[in-house]
Amino acid sequence: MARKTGSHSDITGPKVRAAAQQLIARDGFAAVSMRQIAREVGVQAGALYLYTPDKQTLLFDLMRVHMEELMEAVAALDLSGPPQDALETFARFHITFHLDRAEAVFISYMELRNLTPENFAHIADLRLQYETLLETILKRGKAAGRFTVPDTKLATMALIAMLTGLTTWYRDDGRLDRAEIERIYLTMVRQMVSDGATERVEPLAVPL
Amino acid sequence: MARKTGSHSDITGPKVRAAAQQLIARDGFAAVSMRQIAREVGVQAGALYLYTPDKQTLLFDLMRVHMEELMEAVAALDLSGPPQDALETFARFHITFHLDRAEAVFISYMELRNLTPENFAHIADLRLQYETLLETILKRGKAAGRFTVPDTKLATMALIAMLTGLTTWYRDDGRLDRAEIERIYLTMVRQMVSDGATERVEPLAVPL
DNA sequence: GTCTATACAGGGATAGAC
DNA sequence: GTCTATCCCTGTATAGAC
Repeated sequence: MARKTGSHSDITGPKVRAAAQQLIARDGFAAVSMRQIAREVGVQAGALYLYTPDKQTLLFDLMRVHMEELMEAVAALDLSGPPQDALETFARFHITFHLDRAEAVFISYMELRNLTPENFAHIADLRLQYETLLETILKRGKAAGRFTVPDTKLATMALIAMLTGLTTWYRDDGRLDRAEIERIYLTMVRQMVSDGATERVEPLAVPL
Repeated sequence: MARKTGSHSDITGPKVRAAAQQLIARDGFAAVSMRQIAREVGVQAGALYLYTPDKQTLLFDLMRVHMEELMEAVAALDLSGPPQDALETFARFHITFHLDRAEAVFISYMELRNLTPENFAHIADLRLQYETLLETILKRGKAAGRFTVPDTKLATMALIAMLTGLTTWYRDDGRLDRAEIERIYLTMVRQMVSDGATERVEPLAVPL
C-alpha cells in the first residue's frame, strides 16, 4: 500500500475533527472509540494523539469552535433596531445557523454531560452569553411596550428551545422547505411575544 | 457480611431499573456500565442478568414504561371541551408530568439513538401518538377560528419542544416556583397560538 | 438468587521503530 | 508523521458453585 510521507498535520488535523464530529453526532461521544475515528480518517489509532492530547479535548474543541463561530456570527448581526426587527433578525439567524450545522448543534446539546467540569463551565458561559443577547431584545421590546412577555428569562428559554427543536426533526426532503418553515416559525415567535404589531392591551404586571 | 437469602426478584428488579435510570440520566447509556449499576444496587454484575436479558432491554424497558405511563395518564384527561380549555389542560399536564419525571424524560429524549431499530420504532410510535393528541387540539381550535396557527404540525413540534425544554433548566430551588412557571408558560402557549380570547383578526391563509 | 471466576472483545493511551 | 505493538483497564455476558 502506498503510504503517505511528509507533513500532513494541517490536513489530517481537520479530518480528525470532521470524522469525530460526524461519528459523535451519530453515535454519541461515549459510544465512539478512538479506533473508529482513526479508521474513518485513514490512520492508526495512535496517530490521533498527534492532533489531540486526548478524547476529551477532541470533544471540547468541537463544542468550543462551534460556540465561538456562533458568537462571532451573531456579533455580526445588527440587533440595534426596533425590538421587533431585532427579534426577527435573531430568530432567522438562529434557524439558519443551526440548520446549517446540524451535527455540531446536536453534539453541543447532547454531550454537555461528557465534558469535564472546567470545560463544561466554559461552554455554559458562552451559551449564556448567547441567550443573553436574545433576552436583551425581549427586555427592550417589553420596556417599549411592544412585547407582552410575562418573564423575559423564561421567554428566552422557551424561544430557544422551540427554535433549536427544529433541528431534531427537520429533513431536507420534508413536507415544507426551509423558507416556509422559517416563515411559519417567525409567525409563531411573534405571536408568542405578542409582538406589538398585533395591537394588544397593556402588558401584564409581573415581577422581574 | 450478612448475605440475603430467599427470593428478592420482586424487590431487586425495581431497584435495578431505578439505579439504571438514575445513572443513565446522569452519565448516558453508553457511559454507564453494568458493573456500575450492579454496584449501585448492591449485587454483582452477573446478577443483573436475572432481571434483564441484556443492557439494551434495560434501556428499552425504561423508555417503554415511561411512554406507557405517559399515554395512560394523558388518556385520563378530559380533552373534549373547547379547544382553549383542552390546550390548557394538555399543557398543564405536560409540564407537571415531565417535571415530576426529569430522569425518565431526559433518557427518553437523549438515548433514542441507542435503541435498536425495532425498539426505536416502538418508542417513536408512542411518541407520535402523544404528539397527535396535541395536534388534534390545535386543529380543532383552528377549525373553530379560536387559534391562529399557521401550521398545526409545526406548532405541535414547537409547543412540545418549548414545554419539554423546561425540564432541562428547571431547578427546585430556582427563582420561580412551579406554579409561577406553569402560569407563565401557559400565557406563552396561549399567545403562541393566538388563543381566540385575544380577539384577533382572521387566521392567515396557509396551505396545510 | 447470588456469588466468584472468567471468557473474550474492545476501550484509551503510550513507547519506540521507521 | 505514521506505524506496530503493547499496557492496562473496563466492557458485556456466561458458567457453575453454593
